Amino acid sequence: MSEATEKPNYKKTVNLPKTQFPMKANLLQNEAQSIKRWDKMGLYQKLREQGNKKPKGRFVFHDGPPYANGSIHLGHLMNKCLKDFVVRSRTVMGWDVPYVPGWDCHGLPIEHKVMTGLVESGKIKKLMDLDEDKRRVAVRRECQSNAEKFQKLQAGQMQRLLTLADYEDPYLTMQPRYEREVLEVLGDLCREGLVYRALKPVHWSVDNETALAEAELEYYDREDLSVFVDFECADADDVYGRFGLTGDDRPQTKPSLMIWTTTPWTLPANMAVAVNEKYEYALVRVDGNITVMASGLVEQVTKQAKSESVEVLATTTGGKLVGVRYKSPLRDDVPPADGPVDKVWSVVQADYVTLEDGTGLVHTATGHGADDYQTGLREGIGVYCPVKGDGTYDDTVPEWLRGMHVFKANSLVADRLGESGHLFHSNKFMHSYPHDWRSKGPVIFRATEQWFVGVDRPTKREDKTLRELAMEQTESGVEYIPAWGKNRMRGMLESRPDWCVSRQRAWGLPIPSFTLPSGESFMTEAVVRAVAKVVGEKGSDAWFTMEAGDLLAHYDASSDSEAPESVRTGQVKPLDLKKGRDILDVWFESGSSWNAVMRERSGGKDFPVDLYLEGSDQHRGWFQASLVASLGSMGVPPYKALLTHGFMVNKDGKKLSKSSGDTIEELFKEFGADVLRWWVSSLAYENDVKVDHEFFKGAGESYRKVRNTIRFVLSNLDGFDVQKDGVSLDAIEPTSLEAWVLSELDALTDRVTDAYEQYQFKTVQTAVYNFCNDTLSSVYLAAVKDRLYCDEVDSPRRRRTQTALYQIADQLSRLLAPVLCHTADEAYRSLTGDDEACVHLLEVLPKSGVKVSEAWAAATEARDAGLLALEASKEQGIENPLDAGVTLPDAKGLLAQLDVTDLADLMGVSEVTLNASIEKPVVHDLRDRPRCERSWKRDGTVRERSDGGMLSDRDARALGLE
RNA sequence: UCACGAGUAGCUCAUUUGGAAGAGCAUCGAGUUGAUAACUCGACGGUAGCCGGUUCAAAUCCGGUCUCGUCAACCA
Repeated sequence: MSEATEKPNYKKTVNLPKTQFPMKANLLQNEAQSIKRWDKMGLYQKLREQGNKKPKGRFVFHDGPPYANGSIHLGHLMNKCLKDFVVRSRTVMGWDVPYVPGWDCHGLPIEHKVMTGLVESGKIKKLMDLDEDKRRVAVRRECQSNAEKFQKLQAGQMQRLLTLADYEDPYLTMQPRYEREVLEVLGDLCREGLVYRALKPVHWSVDNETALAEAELEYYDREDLSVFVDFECADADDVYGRFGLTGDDRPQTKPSLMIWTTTPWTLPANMAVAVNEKYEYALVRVDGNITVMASGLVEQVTKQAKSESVEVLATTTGGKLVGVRYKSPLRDDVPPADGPVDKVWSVVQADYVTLEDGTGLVHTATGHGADDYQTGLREGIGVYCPVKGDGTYDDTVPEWLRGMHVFKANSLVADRLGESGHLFHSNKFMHSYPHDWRSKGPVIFRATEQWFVGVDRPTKREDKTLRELAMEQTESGVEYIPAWGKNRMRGMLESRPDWCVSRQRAWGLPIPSFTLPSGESFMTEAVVRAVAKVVGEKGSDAWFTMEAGDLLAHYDASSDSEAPESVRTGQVKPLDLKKGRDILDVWFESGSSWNAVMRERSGGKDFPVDLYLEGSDQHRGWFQASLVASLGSMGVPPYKALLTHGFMVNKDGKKLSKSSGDTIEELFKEFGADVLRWWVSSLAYENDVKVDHEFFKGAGESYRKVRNTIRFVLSNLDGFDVQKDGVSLDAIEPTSLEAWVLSELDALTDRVTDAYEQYQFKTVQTAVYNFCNDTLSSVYLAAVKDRLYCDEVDSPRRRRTQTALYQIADQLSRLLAPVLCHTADEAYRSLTGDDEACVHLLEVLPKSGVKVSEAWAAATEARDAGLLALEASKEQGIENPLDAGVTLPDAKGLLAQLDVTDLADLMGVSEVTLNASIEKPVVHDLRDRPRCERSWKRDGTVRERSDGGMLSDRDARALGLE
């Protein structure tokens, strides 16, 4: 008889883990199945039906609309995942969280792309034959289908990201009902007296022929020509007098005022020269010419121009120079501005004149600069802008400049000044300069008639300006997460200018203003509301297809006290009016979403919104646009809290370039949505976030760790029926291993739900990962393996363990559901064995409340010490922990309250004994003892049994052997 | 230049009000082969950007400085 054949094969008698839950996630395929399953069951709608039963009520969260153009990118990935974590975590914690996704559909990026396409395909020629309105409608059609196409593409990608939202009924800023509500907000602002039309210099794109908002500018380096120019004084004696020169002291040469500018093309539009009254100015003879500049800059300027002889003849203060009259070096006729002729071409005072650059005398073109405009306004100098929308001069400039593009004019102007002897010095230099975010071309400052929302005009309602209201609410009305957002917002509100809300394009919501036969524009609250009604019914195309009279069908001029007299009295009829040509700034549209989406859809109850969540750039964009619009309209902010996240940068901390890196589609394919979501949950999103392919791999690794841990838990619940086989949680003794692990689970529940509530998803991720990796995989699961495998299937100890495992798997699925929404659902269905089950309809379980003995704190410490001792004993040849026994110190008698088998299993050794009078664990070599052929333990009870095998008492009992 | 933020182990980040510098990953070494494209144990690794101050005690508070990022402004 050979031993090998006689010995029973105990492996078959061991309860080895078994599960359908695979190690390989195969997310690419399985996530697609999950999406189908959730769609089929109508998950979003089901949750809304549960809504009124939710214990914590409604949490109103509002999606900021991404632009409906192109594929989603990494920035969207982070933004949309964070938003989904909010929606799903609030849901799983007992709130009802309706969530309407939105898209920003109007605007230049789409129109620009469409126009480019029309030019390339040659279709543009046909359009040019149409009249203005028809052409615009045709372009708008193209834009609309373009926006629809990308909205659908992005919606699909967002769903592929497993985000939960009302994709059946999203909001699009081009929907008629949305447009109507935007106009209602505009009407509110008119009511408050905040909307006005004015000639004002604005950032102007010459490529796209439109005004641009701050948010539509990008800064690039640009080489420009800077020139020092002498403006000849009109009355030499007057100037010399101001410098205190008398009689013979006065030079024969006529004096000039030296100005410096980096935009020579604005010189034909010069209206004044500004000085600062507090500085000292010098009359200087430079290489034979007499000129004036700030004393403090004489050396710098003449050095730069390599002047050979420099002599200061006299000095005076800036204040004394105010009123000096001069001649334009470029033109003889006074520019035809909208102000008095006698104000043009004299020296004025301005605080913003500094001695950092230039000459201390500032060329002022009221139609081409914000400061210049303000100065002109104060001094009563007219605004003059001889530049047309396409960037060329009109006919009011000297003949040699007419029709020329301003950027070409730069060098020509300099040449001309050189020839006439007015150019003192010129040089090229690099500086960053604003550019059109779409065309990437440089922008200019150009005075145009625009519609504005005034931030420094008092509202009729509370007699406070929007700036005051915004500052107040920023200070105390809105919660900022993280807190520094408040400072950012405050800084931006302090310095923001009036809001230019008009654009001269086709693809947008028309501003419902009208022009009288006299040429005057007007727009009143009643006009806006009348048009809003039409737009709500027919869409904003109606503006282009309908006549003024029809658009104003709901307008009663006689009762509109704000209307011009001629309209109110019926002298001018709606039929006589011409429609305005401007459309609204898209930021005004998205900035009205709180009204067009949240108030409109909820009948008012979802306003103000609990939370807005966007990237930190939106302090200038959507956050601010929404705040200003809502304060004007409602007098309160549209949101109670603002959560901001940083931007994606590459692994060197540099700005992410759009062309490099992985596309979303590649990422889905390689990693799957759950891994991407897991990665997002690991981010310290309040700062800038580094992205690299390696980081996704890392997220994949830790995802697999969590997945495998859950898999192992599930695999030990094979055949376990929690109803039938589970033990009551109340019956779990505080000294049992299960009491310990369930108390750890309770702690995890607290930590995770707290973190979710504070939007600390990283904390959630770390806590769950550590629980799986440490509490479960390394400690608890390692300890209970023996009893799960080797105890009698039905033993109370094994059933108690399985009860804990079930509780763990159940709760982990729920805690993870907001982040790993596919995997958590997969695990939950595997756990319950019910393929129709869905974890997303459930909430986090209440804590088990199991009481745990204090001895467990001592036990985990003892375990650490024991493992170190075991490591040391490897040198003595005890390499397998089951070959060892350990005597643990137990001075306080705490460990004595516990089961020594539990302690042994915690360290994976065969036996633990306790000793109150030792300090450090002692390892015993048990290799002489017989080894149980089933459990491989050397626990001292192993002997030959009736089947001929060497078994411990426990294993013999499990097999029904003596 | 302005505002806001960030500099802690090779990498990603914790260290909540000042109280013995901690994880994970990576690297290296070992165990296990009944979670096996899995699991366990251990080791290595830091002058907390730099300088100064307050304090019994500073990653933490204060002042200065350097670097990086975002936003804005570089205008005349």
